[in-house]
Amino acid sequence: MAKENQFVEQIADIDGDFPQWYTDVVLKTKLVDYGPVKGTMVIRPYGYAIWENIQQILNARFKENGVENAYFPLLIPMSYFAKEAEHVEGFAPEVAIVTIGGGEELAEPLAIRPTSETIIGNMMSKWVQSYRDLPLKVNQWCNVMRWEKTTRPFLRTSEFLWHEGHSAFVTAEEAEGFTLSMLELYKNFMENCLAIPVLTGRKTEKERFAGAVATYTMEAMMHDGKSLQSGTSHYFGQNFAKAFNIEYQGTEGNLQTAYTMSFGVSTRLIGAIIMTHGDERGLVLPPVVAPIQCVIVPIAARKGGVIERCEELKAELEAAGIRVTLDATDNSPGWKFNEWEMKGVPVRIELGPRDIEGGKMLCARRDTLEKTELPLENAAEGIKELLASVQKGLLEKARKHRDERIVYADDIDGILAGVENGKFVKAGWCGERACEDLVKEKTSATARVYAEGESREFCACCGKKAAHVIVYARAY
RNA sequence: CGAGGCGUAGCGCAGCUGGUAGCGCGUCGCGUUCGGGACGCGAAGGUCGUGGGUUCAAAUCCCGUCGCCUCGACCA
Repeated sequence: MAKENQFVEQIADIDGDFPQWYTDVVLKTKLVDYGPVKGTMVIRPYGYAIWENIQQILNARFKENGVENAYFPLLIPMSYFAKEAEHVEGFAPEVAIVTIGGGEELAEPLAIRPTSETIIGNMMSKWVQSYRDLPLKVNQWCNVMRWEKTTRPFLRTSEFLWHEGHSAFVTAEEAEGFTLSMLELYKNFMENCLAIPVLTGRKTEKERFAGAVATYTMEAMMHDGKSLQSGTSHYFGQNFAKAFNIEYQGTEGNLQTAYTMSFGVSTRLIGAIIMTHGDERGLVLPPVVAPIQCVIVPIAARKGGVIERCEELKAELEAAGIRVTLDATDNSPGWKFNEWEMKGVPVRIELGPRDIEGGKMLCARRDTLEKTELPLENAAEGIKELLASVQKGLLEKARKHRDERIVYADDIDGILAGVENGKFVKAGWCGERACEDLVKEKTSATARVYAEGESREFCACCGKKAAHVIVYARAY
């Protein structure tokens, strides 16, 4: 027990001090380190490997939807931002600007992209000349910079990695339809790959992307009950197309304006994984994106044949496509158990003389910490099943956690009580901005998303007839 | 950007009524161990965040500055 306490000291208590737990975990598991400039982070190999897995899956799915990858410049002329009034207003406070190049002051300052609607809009205006050029669907994986006041690794940093998909269409229906299907793609990815259940839907006008007609969001509930906006898909109507002259000749030779949209998810998803599945022992990574899916810990490694058998097993699992590591270091088994649990590896195999003799391996799953004996024969099959079971278990657990914390309220006090207890609160809303502002002022909860298909009688704020139901929550 | 806290060895900390830096963990070497953070012996590692001031003397006192954490105002 004394040893158990020694372990617990390494990371803060997840329920006692969640922010500190988060910081401890990301640093101690070597996902990330702080960069020298405020708000910057170094994504270390263990963290970057998660990102690569996310990229790989999403990239394939985007391509299935006709999206092609491209790359646009980091620097954007400041004048581009001015072309879309709401956009410039929304982003101006957090844009970093380059004013000197080659030792000389630039004639026109250059923005370091906070997002690329403007430069891509500009390029699309060149590329879209005929209705035959549509739809145009491009995506880029890149970094963006937003000069944030308060930062936290993965959740909010000055520079972060993301993908941004940008598309242009002939009709509003196609553009809005694609906006929604990309949202659906995201939702499917979140639930089936990251095991994170999300609420999807439209954002209020106050919360929507600067320059969009409609912003659709995925909101995920974190361990502490706060919401994390995990990805967005924006429908722009003709706002950007008009600002950037994305015009083309239609079937009858007439000049038409395109309809555009964009969608993105960022390295924030890594934060979402950490804060959704993590527990008092540290990370819990969903098998689909875990850099290491299975770790083999040899027991009594110096006894004859143990290491050799572990290596054999490793090769067998690798051949079956499992990402596996053999921990042959000199640390004690107990030390390794704790270490790999903190790092969130979904399945651990303990293999010692006893197991080898009995033709078995002791397998521990990270989500429940349950240990089961599996036959060494056809080991890969057993491990694959176990990984699938962990993946499924994580989604169920996260969904249960969330569903138990969605409540309804009929007044501001009810919303306040809910969010103070880490709940998502569904409440009626009249549709007036003043009420939305007041809820935020009184409860520090924001309107995360419209709860589609639900109805409440009265606005929780003013008591007038409710036009919508809103999911309120405190957010990261 | 407002309020609070913290910067001393890789990490966690002590030292803070001024006198030239210490503990635990980790690291390195050798040996014994191995089924939930093992142990012995030996060793390395610090211009005390940084700039200035006070003083014979500053980790310690004073001022500035940078960074980190928490809570608020703004946002993927």
